[in-house]
Order: sequence, then C-alpha cells, then structure tokens
Amino acid sequence: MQMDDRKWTILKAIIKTYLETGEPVGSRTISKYPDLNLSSATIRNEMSDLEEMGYILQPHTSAGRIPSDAGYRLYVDRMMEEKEQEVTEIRELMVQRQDRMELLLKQVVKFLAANTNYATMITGPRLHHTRLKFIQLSIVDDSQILAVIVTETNVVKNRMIRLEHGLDRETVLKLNLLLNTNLNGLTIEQINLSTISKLKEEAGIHSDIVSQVLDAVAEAINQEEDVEIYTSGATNFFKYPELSDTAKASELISTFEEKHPLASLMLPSEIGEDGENSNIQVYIGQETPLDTMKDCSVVTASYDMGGGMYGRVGIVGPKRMDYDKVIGILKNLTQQLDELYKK
Amino acid sequence: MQMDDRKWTILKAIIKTYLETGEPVGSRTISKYPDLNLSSATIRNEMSDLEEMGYILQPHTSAGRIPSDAGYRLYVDRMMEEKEQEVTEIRELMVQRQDRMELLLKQVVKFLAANTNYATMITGPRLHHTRLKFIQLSIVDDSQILAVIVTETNVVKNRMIRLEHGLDRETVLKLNLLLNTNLNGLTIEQINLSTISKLKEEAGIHSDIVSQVLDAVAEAINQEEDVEIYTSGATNFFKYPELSDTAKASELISTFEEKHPLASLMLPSEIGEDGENSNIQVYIGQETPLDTMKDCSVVTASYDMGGGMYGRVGIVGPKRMDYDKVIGILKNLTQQLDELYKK
DNA sequence: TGTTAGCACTCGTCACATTGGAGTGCTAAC
DNA sequence: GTTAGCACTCCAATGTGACGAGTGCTAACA
Repeated sequence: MQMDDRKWTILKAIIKTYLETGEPVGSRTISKYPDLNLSSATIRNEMSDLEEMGYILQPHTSAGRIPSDAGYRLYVDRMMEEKEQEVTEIRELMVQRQDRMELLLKQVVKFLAANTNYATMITGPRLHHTRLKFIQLSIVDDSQILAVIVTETNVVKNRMIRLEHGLDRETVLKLNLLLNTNLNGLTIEQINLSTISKLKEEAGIHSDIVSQVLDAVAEAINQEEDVEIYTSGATNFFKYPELSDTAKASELISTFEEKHPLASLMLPSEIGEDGENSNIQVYIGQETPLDTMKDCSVVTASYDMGGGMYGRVGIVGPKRMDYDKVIGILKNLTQQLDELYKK
Repeated sequence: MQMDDRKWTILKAIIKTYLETGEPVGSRTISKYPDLNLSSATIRNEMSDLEEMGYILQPHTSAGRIPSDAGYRLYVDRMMEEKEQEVTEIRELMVQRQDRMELLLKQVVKFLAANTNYATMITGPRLHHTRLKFIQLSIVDDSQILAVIVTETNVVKNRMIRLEHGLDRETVLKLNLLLNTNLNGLTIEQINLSTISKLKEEAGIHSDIVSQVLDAVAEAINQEEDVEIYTSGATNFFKYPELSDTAKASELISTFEEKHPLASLMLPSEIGEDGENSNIQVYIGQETPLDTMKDCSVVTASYDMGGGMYGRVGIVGPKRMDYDKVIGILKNLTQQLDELYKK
C-alpha cells in the first residue's frame, strides 16, 4: 500500500483533531475538514487503509480512530522536516538573576510547564571540559579546612575537609600557590590521579596531611558526576484524562518526584548527523526508555552554554501532545540558553 | 452529657478501626471489640450520645459512624498525654554524610515518607542566632569578587560580587582583615545596617567600591530568609481513597511541588508551655492554615540542632492518620536530630 | 474506476429500576 | 441499665433497555 497525498492529509487531520479533543475521531468529523472534500464513506475507506498500514487504530469496534505510535512518529518526523521555527522572545525571563545557576534552571522549568501544560525537566549543566579558574583553601578551625573551587563559568563549589591534625597558615598558603599555579586553566578531566600525584611529589613536606588535602580537592572537583535534575508541572498529568487515573498518575508523579529515573531520558544527545535539528529527541509511547511512560511522549532538547556547560531540557506529556508547539518552544529555549553566556 | 470511661473506650475503638479500614464503622463491629462486652444495641445508644456530643458523625442515615474533627482532636490530645514514647533507633541513617546538610535533610524526609506512607516535609535550619566563623573574599577576575561565609555550624555560603572596577590584592587583604576582626563571633542578627556603616567608616579609602562589597556581604549574610523546604512521598496521597480523586490529589501534590505554601504549616513552634511535648503541633482537618488540606491532618515537630540551627519537620496525611505512630516517630526523629550535632 | 448514499450491525454510555445488605432507631422484655 | 427483635433507610452493586456514534458492506452513480 502506498502513502499518497490524500492519505497523508487525512492522517494529519485525524491526529490534529485527536490532539485537541483527546477522543477517538470518526469519519464524519474528518469529512467536514476544509482541505478535504470527500464524503464520510470515502474517508472510511481511507481510514481502513491507514489502519491496515498501522498508522491509526480503533479502541473498539464501533469507535472512531486514534493515532498509533507509528502514526505519531510519522507525523513528528515530517513535522520536523517541514518546520523551520520562528523565534519568539523568551529572553526577559533569563535576565533576572543569572548569577545563580540553580535559580535559573528552576525558573526555566517552571516557565516551560506554565506555557505548555506538560510536565517538564532539565538537567543541570555538566562540568566536563570546564576549566578551573581558581582554588582557595582556608583554615576554618583546628581540624577543618575549607576548599572553594571556582570554574571558568563561575560555578562555585565548596568542600569541607576534615583532618586529624591542623595545618599552619604557611603550609596552607603554599598549598594555595601550588594548586593555583598547577591546576588553573586545566579542564576537570585533566585533573586525574597522575596530576595529583605529581603535585604530591612537588609538595614534598608534610606529605601525609598534604596528600589528604589534595585527595579531597580532587574528589570535590570530580564529584560533579551526579547531575542535578530540576522538574516542574508534574501535576499537569491530571489535565489529560488518559493519564489521570490513579495508578498511572501516581507512577508518573512518583517518577518526577524521584528525579533520578528521568536521567535516562536526558542522556547526552546522540551525535548530530545533520547538524541543526539533531539535538531534538522525541520518544513516542513504547519508544521511551522508561516503562512508566509507555503511554506518554517525551521531547527533549540539548543546550550548550559554552565552556563545557551543557545539559538537556525536556517535557513529558500524553502521546497526543502538541508536538508542533513543543518542538518550537524547546528549540527556541535552547537557543536562548546557548546564547546566554556568550554575551 | 458526661464523657465517661465507657464512652471513651468506644470512641477510641471507633477511631482505631476507622484508621485501619477507612470506612464508616457500625455498632456490630464495635460490639466485637475485646475490651468491651456489650451488645450492638448498647453500643448504638452510646454512639447516639457520642454523635450528639459532636465526636462522631454519620455520612448518611444508614451508614456507620466516622470520627469528626473534634473526635480526632480529643483522641490526639489524650494520646499525647498518655504516651511517653520509647526510643527506637533511627540513628544509622544519620551517620552517612553528615557533612552536607542538604543531603541529610533529603534523606530524612525520604526515610519518613517510606516509613509512614504519608507525605513528608522538612525545613532547612534557619540561621538565626548563628554566629559567624569567618569570611573570606577572593579575587576571581577583573570585575568579580567571591565572598565565602562560614558559620559556627559549618554552613557555607558563597556570593559572587560584581564590580565595575576591580580591586587590587592589598585592598582585598585589608577588607578580609577588617571583616574578620569585626564580624567574627557575631550572630546573623547583630550584623545589620549600623554594624555595616561603622565598618564603612573604618575602611575609609575607596569608600564607594568598598561599600559596594560590604553591602553585598551583608545581603548574603541576611539573605537566608527564604528557608528551603524539602519534601518527599507526595504520591502517598494516592494510597488513601478519600484523598485520591483527581481534583484533591492534584491540588495536594501541587502544593507539595510548589513547596512555598508549606511554609505556613512549618512556622516556628509556639512557645512551649509545658516544656517537653509542646513542640509537636497537630492540625486536624479545618484547623490547618492551608485550604487545600482541609481534608487532611498535619503533624509537625521542631528540631533544634543547637547553635541557632532549628527548623521543623512534618507529615501530611488523611484525617484518619495513625496519630499514635506518627507522633512517636516524629518525637524520636527530632530527638535524634537534636543530638546529632551535639556530639 | 473512484465516489457516494443507504442500511444493518456493533458496542460503549447513560438513565433507570431492582435488589441485597449493612446499619440504624425504637420498643418491649429481661 | 441492657438486650433482642423488628421495621425502616439508604447506599452500592447489578441488570436492563434505549440511544447514538461509528463502522463495514453493498449497490448505485458519474
């Protein structure tokens, strides 16, 4: 069977009306569609074909049709080819308080959730390939030293280091100098065991305590592996009857509360084959890696703020999601994020 | 009408069975209760009295009785008098990673949620009355200075300060000395406008830039007003049919997602009149300050880790909550928290 | 050959009546 | 004061039938 132009128009019409209403759509409804000028009977024949081809299906014998996963997939794929998204302005949002990454990300997901009526999520930026700007050790008290680490992108991390014996001011000063002359400008990955052991040699004196401190610093630098995930709008699931029965809603919202499982939806994007659009990833129904979301669709996009700070942002909603709008918004948002730190 | 001993036993029996089943309880059920040896007819008479007194009510004419808010209230009040809670061990939980407050709190709410099957929340400790341990300014680049502030309780805060003109090393060193000699040992409240303006005078030179820096530091110190709230187990609401219809569940879970509204449930405890127990606060049904929770009960308890770090932890569940157990666990938990930092 | 009108058929939904049982209140007897 | 018995109430579960939306098929039409 061939997918001709008329079938495609009908399929689009079915999907669009289903997106709006959430209810199976019948042949008569489609026959009223302006672009088409066919009787319901003809539509029925075409629908029958489309069903055979696997793009739509019937919940029960005498109901209308709803799109299948394959139908959505076709729709989304053609959509992304056709569309080159116009850029609307979301920037005002960004301007407030750039200084604290966490707040920014929370604002972003909240904004997204409010504007799409779906559940949203974002991963904090990974710090790979980020260079160190400086490190500062300070004496807190007899048994504790505070390490403050600042990256090129102004992300600040603290680490309290407990020691059995205190260190005197001089040693700390020396260590600061040592750390800064040797590590500044290096990326996180470049600071590994061998770098550290070289430092240890160079330090020489007090080698036991010093190496304790250095180990702690190295650990703090590399610790960033557990990426934070921020979410918002989990209760939006209730807006879609097909997801809001107790069992499903409970599972979905739990997943959003736990946050960790979401990581599997937000893996670093696959290698972009065709440049531009490849950073948008769409999972439809069964395609999603999370079992809880087999009745949902997931759209994610990656952002890259430069300086090695990159992450993913995404939304989760019913399969009858307004893909068009969602993809548009995500593209736009990531573009804004990309430019944010380049200024 | 007098509340005699038999009425009290019957009321307790009604509440307990209702807590378990969630369904109106009839006279026959109660008549089987081991402590009582009465026929269902007698129970009915007593129930009729209890209803007149306002402690129980009938959802409809031919249904069993359920406890009213007043009934729960009486139950809880007597409960808290009677009970002196035995201390079970939750401590292992605490031992892992004390160093990061945030992780600890997240663990605590998760633990609570898992053990009670209710939704749980905790406020991060306020920093009032906490003394400063030290402040460290560092030059990040031409236009930025990083302020690191450490409190007596080892809570660390960073603040990036942007300036139009850079500062030279010497000035920063002087400022560090100035800040540390004047502010160390003071509590957060003691550092107010007048303290700062005194500092500004003392600094003298460069007064415009210096005052910018000082203002930023003061702001960072006092900024702690927006207390973080951590939550867990919001989806536990689904476990109770009376809360899991779409509208109610959606509202409740939204409230838990937003977090801010919960603050009104976690206000600093009222002045303890009778010492020991007064830190437990129970809201039943309409009593709670949040409208969304008028079908719930809320139990909160305060913890005080010493050094001015205190906060509240609480749980939210259906009115038929296992008050006995919950109060026990909360008492125990807060006791553990109280002792945690005293070691 | 493609399109359309018509018709019988399917099946879920809604309104309504029916029934069973749990629970009550009241009364009379112990 | 306690209890057994009985009539009564009302919810919840179940069944029934009408309705309507939607289909597939067939036959007629352009």
